[in-house]
Amino acid sequence: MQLEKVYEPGLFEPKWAEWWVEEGLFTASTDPDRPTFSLVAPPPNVTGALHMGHCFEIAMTDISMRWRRMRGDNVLWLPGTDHAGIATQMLVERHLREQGIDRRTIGREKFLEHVWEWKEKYGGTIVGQFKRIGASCDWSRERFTMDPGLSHAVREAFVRLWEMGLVYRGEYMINWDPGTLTALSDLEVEYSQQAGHLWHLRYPVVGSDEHIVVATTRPETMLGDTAVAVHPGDERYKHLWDKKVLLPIVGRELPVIRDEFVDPEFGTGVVKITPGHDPNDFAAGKRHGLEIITVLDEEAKINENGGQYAGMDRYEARKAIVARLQDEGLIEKIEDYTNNVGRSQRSKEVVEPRVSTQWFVRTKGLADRSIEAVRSGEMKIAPEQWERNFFEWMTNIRDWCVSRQLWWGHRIPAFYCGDCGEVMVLREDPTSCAKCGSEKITQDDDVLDTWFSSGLWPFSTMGWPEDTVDLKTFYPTSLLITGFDILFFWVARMTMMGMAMTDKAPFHQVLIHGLVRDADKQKMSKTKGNVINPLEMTEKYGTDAVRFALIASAGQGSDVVLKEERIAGYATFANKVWNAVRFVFLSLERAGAQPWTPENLDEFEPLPDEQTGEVSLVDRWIFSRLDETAELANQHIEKFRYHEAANVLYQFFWKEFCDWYIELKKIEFGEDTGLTNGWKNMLAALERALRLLHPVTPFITEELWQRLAENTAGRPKSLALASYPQPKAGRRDLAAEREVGALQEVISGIRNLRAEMNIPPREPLSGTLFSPDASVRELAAGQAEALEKLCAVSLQAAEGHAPEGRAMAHSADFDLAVELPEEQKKALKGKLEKQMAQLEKGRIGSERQLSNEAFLAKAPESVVASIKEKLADYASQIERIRKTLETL
RNA sequence: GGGCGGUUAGCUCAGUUGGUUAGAGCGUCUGCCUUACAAGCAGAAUGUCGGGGGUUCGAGUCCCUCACCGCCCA
Repeated sequence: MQLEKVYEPGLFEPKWAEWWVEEGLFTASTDPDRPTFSLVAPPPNVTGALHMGHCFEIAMTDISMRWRRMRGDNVLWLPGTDHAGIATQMLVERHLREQGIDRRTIGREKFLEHVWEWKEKYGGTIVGQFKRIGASCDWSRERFTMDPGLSHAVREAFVRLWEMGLVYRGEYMINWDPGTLTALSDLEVEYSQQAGHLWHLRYPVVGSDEHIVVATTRPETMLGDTAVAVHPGDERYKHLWDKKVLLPIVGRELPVIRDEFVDPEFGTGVVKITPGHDPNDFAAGKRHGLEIITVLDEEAKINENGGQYAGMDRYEARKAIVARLQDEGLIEKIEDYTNNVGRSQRSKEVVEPRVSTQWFVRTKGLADRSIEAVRSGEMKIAPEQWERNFFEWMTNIRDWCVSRQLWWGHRIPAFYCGDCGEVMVLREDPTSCAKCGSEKITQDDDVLDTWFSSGLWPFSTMGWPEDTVDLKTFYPTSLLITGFDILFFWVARMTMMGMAMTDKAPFHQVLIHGLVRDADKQKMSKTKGNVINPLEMTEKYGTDAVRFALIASAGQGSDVVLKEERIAGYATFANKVWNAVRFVFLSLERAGAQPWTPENLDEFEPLPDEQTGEVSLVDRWIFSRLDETAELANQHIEKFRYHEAANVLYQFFWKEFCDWYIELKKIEFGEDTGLTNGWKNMLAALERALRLLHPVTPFITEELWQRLAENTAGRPKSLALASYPQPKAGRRDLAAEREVGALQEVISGIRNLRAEMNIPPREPLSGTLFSPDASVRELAAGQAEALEKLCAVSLQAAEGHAPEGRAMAHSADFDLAVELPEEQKKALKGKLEKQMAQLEKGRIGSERQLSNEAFLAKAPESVVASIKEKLADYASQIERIRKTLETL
């Protein structure tokens, strides 16, 4: 039963991680008799690797799941991965390019074979990592967004949206990524400030010597100008209303249009209109019936409409055009200007507004229903502040561009008739046109946005559209835990899709967490090189330490600032737990007894000593403390205050269980005592403590518990299946807590005297414990051994307060008089004066409150009473200390 | 420009409905190899709770305002 001297998590963590999965401990049942608790895990990118953000989310989720499971719920935690359309396609393309293969030459089918191959080879990485860090997922229900079932769900959902009139196809201005050659949704564009210029260009007015000046940040798009615009109220340009201007280089005549959207304050108050390359201009063009001229191709190079510039990329063309305009004297001036540039989230290329035909999901109605679901409480969002962000976004939502010009993904089930142009959106591939019967049918080349399939995740993973048992049992899910960074990308879309497909919000509760940042509060990223690798940390300090560090540093909804020292700090906690148990086992062996746990774990009450027939004070105390700790831990976990739960458990185990309980119990340890009731109490308390800690530190607790519970009949096979300790009415033993509290104060008092007066720790002291309280006086005799062991003092008890000048240490409940050498009185004086000053501060505060008429009249009686009591304590102690001081 | 959040000990952060002398971890200082743990034990120091105003008997906590920092959206 010997434990290794030092905590080495690497020796047992992989073993349990594997065993938990092999044994299927976390497989949900469809048993309808138990309350269910379900959660779908946000699917990580299938090509991804574990980072601290995953660890953090898993740690939180795992606490809730393990806790629910230990409380007896039928828990489903459904894991999986998503196919990450753009990211994966880019990755595989790059990989193929390295081998000299271009996807366009091998074609769609062959390319997809390569992607699947890649997925099979590397797709399991992150899943294995999830298992390694102990995520208690139901791996039998693992899903992938491209699974046949989920793909079927995607097709069904798209067709249904079409039938509901919520999906449409049309020519609109979208965000085009010239890097990956696909359209993007608004959310996939990241904006940043970038230094640029504002070019003031002169456009000659036709039939006059005048020219007008337009200001633009993108001179190269002038090739596609089809108008210039002024504000209708702008008097400066009234005379130009019916004129035309001549577009330089191109030679096209442009009308001067009047539109409210022009800001007279910006630049010269005249803007060029390029409906093919600017969203505002596109809208203006629609309003005024302007021609749309596209001058850039899909790679953002000038196309044939750009004449001599055709083939140049947009930045080269800009230089060339500016140079030519300059030569012709058509540049009025060039100003420095900071503009907001949108880049593709994936390729980081500057996004090009581009008019093209795409598929869209009509979001307004679904967004309204989603808002209503949150307002009505059908779906709660915590922390609450995120509800406002959710509403804000849902209210201003725009239609969602869902088509992507990629090959990897769910191909849009839309079919076009080559003869009559009919558009068919169908569950099954057609062989002929429904309208004209032609067999010239082609399927849309595009695939759907990955988030489209992720949006169905909460129910597609459970077998929707089939009416499966899982769906009936676990949907809508109980909880979703995810980061604020995908609130809109994912949560909002799942909510809308849930509404559209199932008429229900997919979650009862959504919990939003923050980001993991480095010591300088920077976002961790590979390019910055500031990532802390979770697996490295896990290897070095253990998963439990990594989890604990993440959990304990995260206030609800707030970001985690993670430093390696912090993880190291929690590894010392694990080491503490390890050594505490190791010591218990060593002592148990010396006592000649085997590890033991009660058969009925939850009903166990501390047993009386065989000799005295009484339950010892410290055993009564630790069970009472366990009860309060259980109460707090349960409350905090239930309310998602994981950091508070972690803290409570940390403090309990270290400060109470180790520093006091084990120290006090040491007195009872002996050779060959056998398994006494005192031992049973201690082992039962330890077992309960391990259960309390398990959701936060699953590995070390499982390892220790397995050793502890080895011989117990009828125990669950894993701690993960044992029950979570619950507080029980009437089990708190406040008398024991008061008495041990006094004992702690006496011991601390003596230690403090020693420290302040430089008395060596083991130099024997003797003295008198004065107290008006009989149970406190009792400690002198009843805990004589403890007092000797913990602070080397022997005390006599005496009633009432100490006679003048006798006391050295004071508390509300007692005076302590210790025989001290004369020369140490000066140090004592300093100590007492300091204590006195603190008490005075309290006394003055209380007196001020109690002399306030309004306070007495308005504050609740209980508050007034407690202040009065406090004041009496202060006054009494101050008086006693004053008397002692007088004699010094 | 619109919205949201933050500012508490040297550092990182807790502080649940307003009610003891505002807490923790790390760090710092002092003393200890005491039948597990020196990754330890014992003891100690440290705060104008960002500034100002208000509500209240009572404010770190509620309201207003200013400053600074961060995030999201346009």
